Amino acid sequence: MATLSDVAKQANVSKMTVSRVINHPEQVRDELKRSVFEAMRQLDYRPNVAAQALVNNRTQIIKLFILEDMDTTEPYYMNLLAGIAKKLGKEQYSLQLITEHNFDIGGCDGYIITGMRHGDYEWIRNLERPVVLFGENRENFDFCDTNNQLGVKMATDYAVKQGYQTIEFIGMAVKEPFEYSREAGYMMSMQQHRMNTVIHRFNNHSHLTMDYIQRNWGTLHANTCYICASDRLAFGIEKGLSRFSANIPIDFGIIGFDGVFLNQVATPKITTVQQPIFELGLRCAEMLLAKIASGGQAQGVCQLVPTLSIAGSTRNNIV
Amino acid sequence: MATLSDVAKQANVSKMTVSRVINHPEQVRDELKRSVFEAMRQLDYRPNVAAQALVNNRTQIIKLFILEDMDTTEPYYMNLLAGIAKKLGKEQYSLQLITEHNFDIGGCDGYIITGMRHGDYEWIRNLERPVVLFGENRENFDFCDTNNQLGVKMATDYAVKQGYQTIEFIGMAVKEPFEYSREAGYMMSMQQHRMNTVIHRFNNHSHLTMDYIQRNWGTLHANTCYICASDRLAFGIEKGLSRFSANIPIDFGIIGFDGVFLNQVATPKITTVQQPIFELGLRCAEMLLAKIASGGQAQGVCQLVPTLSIAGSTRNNIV
DNA sequence: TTGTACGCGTTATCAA
DNA sequence: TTGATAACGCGTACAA
Repeated sequence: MATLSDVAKQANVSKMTVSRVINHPEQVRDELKRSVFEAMRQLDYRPNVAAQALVNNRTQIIKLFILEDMDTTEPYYMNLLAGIAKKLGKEQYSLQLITEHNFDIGGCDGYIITGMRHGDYEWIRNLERPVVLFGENRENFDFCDTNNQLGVKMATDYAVKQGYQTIEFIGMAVKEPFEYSREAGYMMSMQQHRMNTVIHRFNNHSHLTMDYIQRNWGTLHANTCYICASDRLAFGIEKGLSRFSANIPIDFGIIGFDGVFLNQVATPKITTVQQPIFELGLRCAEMLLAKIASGGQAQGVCQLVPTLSIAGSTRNNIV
Repeated sequence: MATLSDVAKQANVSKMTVSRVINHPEQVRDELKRSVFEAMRQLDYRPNVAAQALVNNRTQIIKLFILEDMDTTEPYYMNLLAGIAKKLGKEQYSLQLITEHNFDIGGCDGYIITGMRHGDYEWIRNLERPVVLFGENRENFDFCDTNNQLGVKMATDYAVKQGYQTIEFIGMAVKEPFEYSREAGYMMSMQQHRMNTVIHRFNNHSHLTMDYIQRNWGTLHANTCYICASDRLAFGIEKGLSRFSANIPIDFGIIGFDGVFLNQVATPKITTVQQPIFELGLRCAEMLLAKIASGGQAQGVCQLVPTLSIAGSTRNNIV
């Protein structure tokens, strides 16, 4: 592999000129710059990341903590990871993945953390390197997330437009900001339309919502749309309704949230609030690298607007 | 962060002695070793990975290529990744993830590649660093994988034991070794039991097998078990049969392959060949690091035995 | 604007 | 068995 010195020789300059062409190009004459670039091209020069890291007192490593049990979540994280990886790769950073299976060891330049719950914020606050969270929080950490409230508001507005007379929210039984925001989106839309609100909450398993439908089938009335806080919950609702050959989407509408995987196996496919997970991964990484470069300055939040992906589980009258 | 020199001072020895305690402990007197360890403990010494990488002419980076479209695969890769990450973290390696979204850049010490198809082997062969594949292949690459043949054989044997009179294989329509092996496992079991074989093949989408059942319901006969090459295919079969209120598992049995995620939302849960994905990730990484350490020597293959996870989609008579 | 000297933390080599 | 020295590739400080 070619080094700085090799390029310097080839271009008849000193190492430092080559280094400057890379890091402070404004300090070098255009003529020299050209011949240095030419030499770099000829030798296919790539900076040695380890040497850069050593001299800059950095590691070029980002740690990604996934605090949730991955087996019970949609394949959500793989897309996030792909987004993160794209940015990191471009900037010559690499990744260490920390899960329940392996504990932390060694240094890094910064952290991306996701799946955190209440009790986690304390130790996260004590980390000595820049942190960006993936997931809404109200503890003043920089974060990226879907705009949860807006997403559910869009979903609820759509259900209203489609003329469902009863619109109920199927929430997740967790006391976390993302859930509060999703419920708030539902409440806001319902208030605007002066409709009555009903919120049920379940742990995030499809069989729980399926059971719910089966136990309460007798009391359900047609022309209802269920706005669900996850595709899992939505999937269970659909399955329960299908058991009674309910007329979806005419008598019952279903809207989910996530739009990652589950939908590929649902019949009919579920209308869902589609999160831009890959893009969010990118943004997380960008935010973190910017934070590192700036010496740890707060970067604020990045909330991307999801899209409502319309499918067969809701009426689709042109309005 | 404490360095070698700090530890050396604290222990009243030279840097080299400390370095040797780490890398060639047999060359150091026990007494010195003890005081060096004590100093390392006191100062919470951690080797500087960048410096090690620089002097050893390595990068401490492994690249993971996922050549498949992740959105259409089960959340399979996250478990693989967790396994890989565990081993890499322990050995102070970090990861770069290469997918369809980002192209390769910069150096590394070795590759783990998965999701490859026919045409990929040529460029893989030309890589200049050690490679381990995750996925059976017949091109002489080192690899880790489930023992696909044995897994399906176990599944088929079980179906036979449960007394299903007709046992059909629902395969994936791909010309890849893992599929050949799974079909071979079915064939082998059927031959041993002198039963007639039927193999259908579909692209790996649940709606295709669901459609198949719906179109052919009239011609199906009870007492049949479907051995499927993936949980997706199995999921579609179950869904199709459910449409006709078929009696599962009495009249129809279903066995899938993978056991990752899909099963959490199936009713009844599907009996499946459970792959030890996390463990396989570990092994992949171990194999690759061993290969790197040995200067690139072939490591052979590692085929782990899956377990048959028995659930409600097959009869369960004590035999 | 360009070049020289030095140091980052570690390991291999060779001498003691 | 242990220590001094040089080297890995790069960037900063300073000198020219």
